[in-house]
Amino acid sequence: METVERLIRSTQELLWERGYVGTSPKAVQRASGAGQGSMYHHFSGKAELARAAIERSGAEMRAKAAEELGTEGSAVERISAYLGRDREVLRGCPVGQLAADPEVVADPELRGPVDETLSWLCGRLAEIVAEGKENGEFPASVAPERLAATIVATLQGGYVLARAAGSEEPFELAIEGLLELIA
Amino acid sequence: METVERLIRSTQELLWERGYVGTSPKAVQRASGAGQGSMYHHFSGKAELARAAIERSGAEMRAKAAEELGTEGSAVERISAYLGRDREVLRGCPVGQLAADPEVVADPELRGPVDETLSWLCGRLAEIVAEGKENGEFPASVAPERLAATIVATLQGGYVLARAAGSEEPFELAIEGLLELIA
DNA sequence: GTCTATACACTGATAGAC
DNA sequence: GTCTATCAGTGTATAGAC
Repeated sequence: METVERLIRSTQELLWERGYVGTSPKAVQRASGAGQGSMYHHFSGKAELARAAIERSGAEMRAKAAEELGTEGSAVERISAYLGRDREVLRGCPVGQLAADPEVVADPELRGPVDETLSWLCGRLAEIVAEGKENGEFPASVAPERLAATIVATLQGGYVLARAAGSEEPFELAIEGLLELIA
Repeated sequence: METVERLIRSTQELLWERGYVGTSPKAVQRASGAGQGSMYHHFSGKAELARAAIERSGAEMRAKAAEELGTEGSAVERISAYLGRDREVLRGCPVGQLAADPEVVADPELRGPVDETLSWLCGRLAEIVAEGKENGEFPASVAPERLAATIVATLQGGYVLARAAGSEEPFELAIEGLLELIA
């Protein structure tokens, strides 16, 4: 694999595992096998490298969700399938978790791809809820953007509860509770 | 105010603002006005100080929620009041946000008070949902611990979406969406 | 493109004087 | 209890050779 690619992938892993503040250029170099000079040749510094990594993680997350939400089936079925798919719950969401990091939130270049990813997800879910309304799966009173936000928030918050508890259980409970409300 | 108290309160603020990894003993000293020697006289180090601060923040959060959830009114009214109260959304949850920090999650002494606080909240909400079931506010099919987990997750995830978006709007949407499902 | 050398502030403490 | 001195290690680069 090329150096740039190895740098980006190593940074993705480290951001997921340690957050932005907790990820040092030195750690990226060690993980990727690239030297100091090499890293600074390809990227201006930590922030630019992190931006590339976050954009990549966001793109991967969107691609996966797009696939799961684009299948045949009713709106409720597709939402259930998306919510129920296997996740590394205790590691947290590779993208959403970065929203807890003050340096990410403070830098538009870093917050941007996080925002885009979660906003895209809310928008896509809102489309599906709207389709469900047309098919009579949801009452006319349901507001698609609201329900979509609730779905994404429950997922993101489920990760928080699970990591706090050191157990996947509260994540599962939260998802099941949401599905009971929807179905 | 006594030195210990100033140290704890400054650490609470810094943990909220910067997270555990991003909070240095030196920053705590600056913020509290305590010197190096003073800080290390009262606390063995960063971890012990952080534990005291997290316990304090957790206690404050529980006290506030207990008050709001202990008022007169139906279950749905109390849950709505709790969800709708004013929050500093863009700062995130002072306790829940720490679950994104790998060093907090890895250290039982630090994760403990985070877990206790969120678990207590889930438990208290489950009691209220159970009361609501008895009064016919919720169908018998509702599982209290599941709905409680969904409520807390929506809140915690709402913070995540808001910080990612740099706007309180998705937080509001997620809460409103949840209330529509419940009511 | 990649390497090594250098730099300077900050991190998280410990030691001993007062 | 609080102060100052000291310290080895890390963070985040820049400079210049190869």
